[in-house]
Amino acid sequence: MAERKRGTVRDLRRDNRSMLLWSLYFGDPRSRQELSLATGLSPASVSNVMRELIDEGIVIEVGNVDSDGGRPRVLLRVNPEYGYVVGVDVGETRVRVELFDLSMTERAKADFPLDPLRHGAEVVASRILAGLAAVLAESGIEPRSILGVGVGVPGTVQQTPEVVVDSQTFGWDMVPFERLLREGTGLPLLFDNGANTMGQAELWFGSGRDTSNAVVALVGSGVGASIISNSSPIRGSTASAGELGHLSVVVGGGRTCRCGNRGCLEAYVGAEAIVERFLEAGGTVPEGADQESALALLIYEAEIPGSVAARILDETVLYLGAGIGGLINLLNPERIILGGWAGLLLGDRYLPAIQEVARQHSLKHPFSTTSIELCRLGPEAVALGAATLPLERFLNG
Amino acid sequence: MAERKRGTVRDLRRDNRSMLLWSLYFGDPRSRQELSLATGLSPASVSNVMRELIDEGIVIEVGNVDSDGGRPRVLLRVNPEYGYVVGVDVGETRVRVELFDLSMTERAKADFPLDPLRHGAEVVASRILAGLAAVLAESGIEPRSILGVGVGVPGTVQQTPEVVVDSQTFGWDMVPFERLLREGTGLPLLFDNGANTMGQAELWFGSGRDTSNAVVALVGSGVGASIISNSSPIRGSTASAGELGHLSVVVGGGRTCRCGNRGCLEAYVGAEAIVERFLEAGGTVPEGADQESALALLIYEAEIPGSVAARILDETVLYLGAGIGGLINLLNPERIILGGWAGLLLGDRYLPAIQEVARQHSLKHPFSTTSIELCRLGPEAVALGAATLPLERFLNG
DNA sequence: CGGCTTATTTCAGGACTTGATTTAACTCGG
DNA sequence: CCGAGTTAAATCAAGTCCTGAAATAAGCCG
Repeated sequence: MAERKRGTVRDLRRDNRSMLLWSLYFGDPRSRQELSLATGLSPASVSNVMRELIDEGIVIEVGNVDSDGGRPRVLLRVNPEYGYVVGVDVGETRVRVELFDLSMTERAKADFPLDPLRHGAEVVASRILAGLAAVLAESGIEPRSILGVGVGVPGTVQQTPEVVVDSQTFGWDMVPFERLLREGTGLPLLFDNGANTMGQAELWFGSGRDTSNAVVALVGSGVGASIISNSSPIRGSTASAGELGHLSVVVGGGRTCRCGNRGCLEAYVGAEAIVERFLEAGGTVPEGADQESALALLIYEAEIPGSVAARILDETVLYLGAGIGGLINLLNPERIILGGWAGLLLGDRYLPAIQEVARQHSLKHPFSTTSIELCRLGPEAVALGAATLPLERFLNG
Repeated sequence: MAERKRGTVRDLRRDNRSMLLWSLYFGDPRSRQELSLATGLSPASVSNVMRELIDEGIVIEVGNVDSDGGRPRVLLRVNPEYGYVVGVDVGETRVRVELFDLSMTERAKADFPLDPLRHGAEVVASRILAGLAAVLAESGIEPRSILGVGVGVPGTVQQTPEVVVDSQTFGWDMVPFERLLREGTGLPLLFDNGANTMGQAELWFGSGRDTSNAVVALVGSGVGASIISNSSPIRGSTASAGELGHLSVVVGGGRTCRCGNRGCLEAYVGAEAIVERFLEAGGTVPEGADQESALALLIYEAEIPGSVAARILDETVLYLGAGIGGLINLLNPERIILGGWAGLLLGDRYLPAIQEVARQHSLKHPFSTTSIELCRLGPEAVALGAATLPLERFLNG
């Protein structure tokens, strides 16, 4: 019902230029002719736009493929050295800053620990700025060639004129995070929820390539999701869509979730809940073990049929599969991508079982056209995905 | 990741023209100047496009509002008589065909019963064609001014080059429904699932006006939904998104649903299931009563505190509210619109209770920004919504 | 080396949008 | 009843952009 905003003949050029850039960025080096075919633009226009892009240094010619009799095609590609993008992963225990060139090859990385008790926005902001300085120094890249900085935060991001962040994990409420960072840098800043940036990374460079309808389900300590429909993420009216963890899977009862409700998916499938259920059922984990090693151990123990661990994990698989089945029914995605550290741990061992449960909990037709896969990009993907924010901005012109 | 398809300077005009048409169609009559303001296009362009539209008879001038000293503005509006659209509602027991002018005022209507045992696609197609002839005759409108025919079918619609329909209720499997109708008419044909057309009607003309993120939940004998994100419906990869009814709300148990699984939302909330549960719990309904009157009676009986009916309906409200809560968490819509004949029956009496349960089953923030309302348009909306399909095509040019 | 083939570039033409400038259509005060 | 004042719409002269056709470039092959 809303209408795309266009208007002048100049916007047209910007759009065509952007279309060509996208096409060139994703996909092998191509000749002008092939680009013309791929985008539907006339060869003349492709030629014009490409001259522009080459003059600006954004696109470069890389070799030419000789045909059998005829002028050889000149292959073009986006110049990976034209500019650089920075991705920031704000985690619970550390801030990670990574610098990539345009081909998303990592050029520098910096980690700064966060005191778990001091999550003040100023502290986090100063860590990010320090990280930024560190990667710039390490890579020797001048700030002027940085196209932008993307920041993935553990909370919801309100894209108001000046970005405001709410974070339950950090106890942030309407924090003007953009302003805080703005004081320390003049670079373009972009923000999104960490789960979303991870989803975007997976969508662009991982298991979600060439997919336009997908759900990336992230199972860590809690459970989140990033829903992509028509190649763009669904954010909802206040940017908090994707709260898969608090879907009710046991209505009118069930375990109490940390959100206060009962019967949430997260109360069964989140790593925290899994370990808790294991302990309640009489299992034990080594003293002082963190969640990650506890879960790994649990999965190891579950190899023994009939063990407590096996029972707990079977149940976990049941709930997770049911949740995925629900997503399939509701959204009919082409692909479900399971990620997050706990998701990968579980998926490595139980993916077939999860698929089977999902099948049982979804309709035949949508299930048969959905593939359920694991993330390909590990947890570092948050920073990579954050870096796609400025990349996207760049590709759109 | 995909890029809008644009290209030539002519597409630009088409887009601007379309933008102006949309703006003019939704909203009061406006002057060129106001349109320029509203769309961001220059007054000159608005003038040009409007001349075109007026010449073609699509837009007409309606009065002019005099200002205090100065040339009066000429108010423009879309000419409701420029063309007509037809909406077809293919229900389980009848085919309804309605003809509207561009202001969506009904001009003619025809109902043809369907033998519940004979749902062959040829039969349905012939009924539609008969209905088409009937509304044309009744209204006296010549076929050439019909902009198109939208058909809402009870099943999933594959928008392949030639539309193919699967319908569980009719036992259709890959029926080339478009081809069947095409044999009887030369008019443009457009198809969609009936729940979607209803959702679209509600979104354009009902409770969803000026909303771009909404879910229309339809409770009838079964339960479906139409999800709107960013002003456009989510269809999923094979156009079967929105199957809310088969979301698991009782994992690892629960009632058996007609889909074969257990614990589906529909097994608790669909009218069929409600009545069934009532009977199982010892309630009785008059012999030979249809679902609709049975449910109405049940709701009436539930006024007696502690009655079986009250208990069943409380439970129904619980599951429905939980399902809605899940939608809120997952999609963070601005509005949830409850419809369908059973949904309206329930909602009339229980909306506050449903809202309360939804609140309990969703996170605080997304819930607080969502309103849960009833459909405004009754069940006839299916045909109205179907008619919006050609209307949309028309507005897009 | 010259004919042949295919990729790019150049060019003239046509379509658009736009800011500035006119023209149109009223109001109001004297 | 006229003319100044005011606001809306139309017209105009640039300036952009895309496109098909024609020209040019850059190789192959015999």
